[in-house]
Amino acid sequence: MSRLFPTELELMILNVLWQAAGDGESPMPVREVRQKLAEAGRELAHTSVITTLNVMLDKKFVVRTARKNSYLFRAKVTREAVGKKEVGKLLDRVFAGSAESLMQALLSADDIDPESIAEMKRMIAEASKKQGKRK
Amino acid sequence: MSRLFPTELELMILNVLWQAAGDGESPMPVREVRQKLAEAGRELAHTSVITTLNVMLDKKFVVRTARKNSYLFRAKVTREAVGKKEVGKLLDRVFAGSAESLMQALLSADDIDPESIAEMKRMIAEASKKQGKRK
DNA sequence: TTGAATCTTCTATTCAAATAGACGAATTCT
DNA sequence: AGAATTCGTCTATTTGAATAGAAGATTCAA
Repeated sequence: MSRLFPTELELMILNVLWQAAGDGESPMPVREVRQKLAEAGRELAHTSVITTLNVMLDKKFVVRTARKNSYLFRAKVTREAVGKKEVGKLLDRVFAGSAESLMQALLSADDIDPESIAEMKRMIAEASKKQGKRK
Repeated sequence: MSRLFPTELELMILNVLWQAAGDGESPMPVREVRQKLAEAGRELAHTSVITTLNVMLDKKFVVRTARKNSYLFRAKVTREAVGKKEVGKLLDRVFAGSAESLMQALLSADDIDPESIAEMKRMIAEASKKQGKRK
């Protein structure tokens, strides 16, 4: 069975791959993944990155395509999917399942800028609207 | 230096202690902490619980008071404080710092009931209001 | 075409979290 | 008081994530 949650390093790698996908550099060679990790402050040996990518491959977090004598990797799981699960976990782990508490923490977490607040307001309104449907 | 974040087991223990505090069973003997953990599905040897509580004591996550030949423990850090830090971490780890994205994940996370949505709406409005202060 | 560079696989090693046994001290029971 | 129980300290052991070296295969460059 595949583990549900990525480890910390796996998450860093997913971030690199998600970012890359957004920038149209999608299937990415190991060398570049390593490069990006280094830029993010995580300096690892080339083999360490490969090893981790292989684990992630096994867990179905990424897919790879052969090329020359190497592989290109890209994320298979989306940031949204992982985010949703992680939020669910955080809800259990820390907030005893209270979405409001998490919300409060989010609002107090950092100096969130007014634009974010406005946007969140909009999102809530939206969610509130399509809340009419009973189960 | 004290580690900023509790480990998973430490967090489970904090949850037990936070819960206990809410129920007025506050300074709690190890035996009962162990009992609650077992009820939550985590069956550990008595010494394992003690060992972990001692680590937490060192990290300043809990405090203890002597009693007879034993100790009573209670949480020193609040759920809110830990929650705030954990949310901050999640923001970095998964959402590239986007509070809106986390918000979206929260809204889609589970079938949140209408009351929660309404409450969150209120909270946002509140936050929005006291947003007037520039830095 | 052969030596250098690149890349993977396989196999450890390291490190921190989790777990708990052995032992001894304090408390309680009869 | 003596035996049984309760509890903490100290000291491992286990486990999984993180890390990377050795060795072999493929590609490239002169």
